[in-house]
Amino acid sequence: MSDNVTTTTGDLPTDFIRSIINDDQAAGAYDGRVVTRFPPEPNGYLHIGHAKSICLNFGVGEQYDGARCHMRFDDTNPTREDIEYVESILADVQWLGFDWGEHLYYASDYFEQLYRYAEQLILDGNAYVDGLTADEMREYRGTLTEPGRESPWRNRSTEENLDLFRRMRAGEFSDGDYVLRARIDMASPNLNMRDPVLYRIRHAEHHRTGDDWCIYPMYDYAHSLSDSIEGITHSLCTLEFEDHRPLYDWCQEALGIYRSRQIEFARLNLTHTVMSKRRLRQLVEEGHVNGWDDPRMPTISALRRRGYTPESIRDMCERVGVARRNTVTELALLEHCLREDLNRHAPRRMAVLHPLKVVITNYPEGESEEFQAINNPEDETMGTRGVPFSREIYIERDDFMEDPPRRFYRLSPGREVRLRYACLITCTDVVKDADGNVVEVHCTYDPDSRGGNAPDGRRVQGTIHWVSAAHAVPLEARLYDNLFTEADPAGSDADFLKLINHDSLEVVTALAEPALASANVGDRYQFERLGYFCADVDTKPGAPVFNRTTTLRDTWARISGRQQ
RNA sequence: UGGGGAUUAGUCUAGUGGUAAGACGCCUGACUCUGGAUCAGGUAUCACAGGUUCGAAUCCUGUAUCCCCAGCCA
Repeated sequence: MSDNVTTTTGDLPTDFIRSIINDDQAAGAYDGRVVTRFPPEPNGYLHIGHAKSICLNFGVGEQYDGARCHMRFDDTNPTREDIEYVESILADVQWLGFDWGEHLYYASDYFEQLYRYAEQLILDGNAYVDGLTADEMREYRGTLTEPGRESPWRNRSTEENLDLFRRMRAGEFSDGDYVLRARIDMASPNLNMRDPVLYRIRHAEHHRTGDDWCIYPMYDYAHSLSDSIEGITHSLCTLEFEDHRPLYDWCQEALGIYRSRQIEFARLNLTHTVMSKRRLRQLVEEGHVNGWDDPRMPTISALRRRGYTPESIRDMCERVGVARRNTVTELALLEHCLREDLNRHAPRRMAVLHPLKVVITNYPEGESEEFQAINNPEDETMGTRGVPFSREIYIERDDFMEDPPRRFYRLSPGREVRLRYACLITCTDVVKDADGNVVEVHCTYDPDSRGGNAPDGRRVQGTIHWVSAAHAVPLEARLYDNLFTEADPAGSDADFLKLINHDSLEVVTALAEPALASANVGDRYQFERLGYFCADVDTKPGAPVFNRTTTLRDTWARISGRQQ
């Protein structure tokens, strides 16, 4: 079997990139090594789009025998980068469950070597120092349809170039006075090859190298050489860098150094959110959300805070696959992965978001008892817990209708339903306020149905959740919905800010069973029949705050919506 | 009007000449002390037009549409 390569591949996904790697392995390319890298610039927070790249790069790094993935910061622009971002990025990658081992690198660690390579390019006649201003350079560059013109400084002597470049490094010039450019082809139809800038002067303090440097390498140059220095075999990046590949190759070729291969894939886009750094920053800075980790944001830190599990995010990335066409994945897929994970692992609790008082008129006043509730029907090892019950309880407002439509089988006058894990109750009376709003419901319970079933075997259609009024603990519940009303806000003709969903957050005081009072930050539960909730960092002792991570699938909502 | 990519169901993704696969979504139904979960079934002729072939999503030709590129950002 020719496709029997030496990998640890089980039923892992195959995609065009892994196919290429498999072929390389079969052909013995790169001495059988597989080395990838995840190379973020530390100038912002990681988002779900980055997760795809992380899963791909680290996934490949784990998949093949002896393979690895380097964590490398592309920190070549000191004016926008910060150590704060380095730390958050590292934490997010770790939280997602990936490990770079010893292989944590920074492009800034290579500055000296990158500089020496630049001198070599000058010596070989492959680079020159240009004195054109930024505006002039733009003019000389030409357009998409017209070739560029060569800079008057393009043919300086090697000695002069070397002298100028050394003086650039020495700090003799101001920002913008000079740049180092590759000498390639001003007539190239690929604009990236029209003598691209390799180094620019920036008198700025770098978060790692301080003021050691006042010249900084550009992305194309630094990235290509960093990959080469680290012996990266497959350099995986997104589609927009496709036009840069000739330059990526040129840098390594011109210097005669180790050759890495760049392969591009389509980035992840998700419906009902935006992914560009610019838009995310705008949402934060203009106060449309409460910071980078606002649970409505698509950042990793926000998803974590909202209650998403790393497993669900990785699962989604795997299911989406890797290909070369621009796509927008439905948020529903991520939600599905989340529900699948949490359904198996999250303990169940009862809480009422919008309480309606129910008095069980035939239950003795001042008394209470405890019913046993199953913590997770999907996993009996999670055991049971006691839930207190008494004469007055709260149920969800939506679970009562005085004049119910067809197919509504919850509580209404004369109707019997089951209180989950407790007993059967029948509605006998409705109490209204002066405006005709239902403020209280009276019921009787069947004492023989304790535990949830009637001995005569009669069935009820509905089972609803509840909490005992006397034992209920209040908690703040933050109910989130999509941040945007449209599937593709960035792709819309309208300004994306106009598509913000103004009902994306509803805060309510819920009433919950006592077991929820002691929740710790980060604890995840399923609130029965409502959704999955996660204790927020704002939780204080005795004052729990829960984020609704996602709702449960709601068949009734669909039916009732259709009936209207 | 330059160059580089892409085009398979509502959404992702597989298929690389032998008669369209999987997942999500949606629709039906079963079951159910979460209208949850679970289970069963349904849901496309492969952008279009020609051509080659016994046979094409797969090969050829042409057309259309969409995305990216003119930072001393990455």
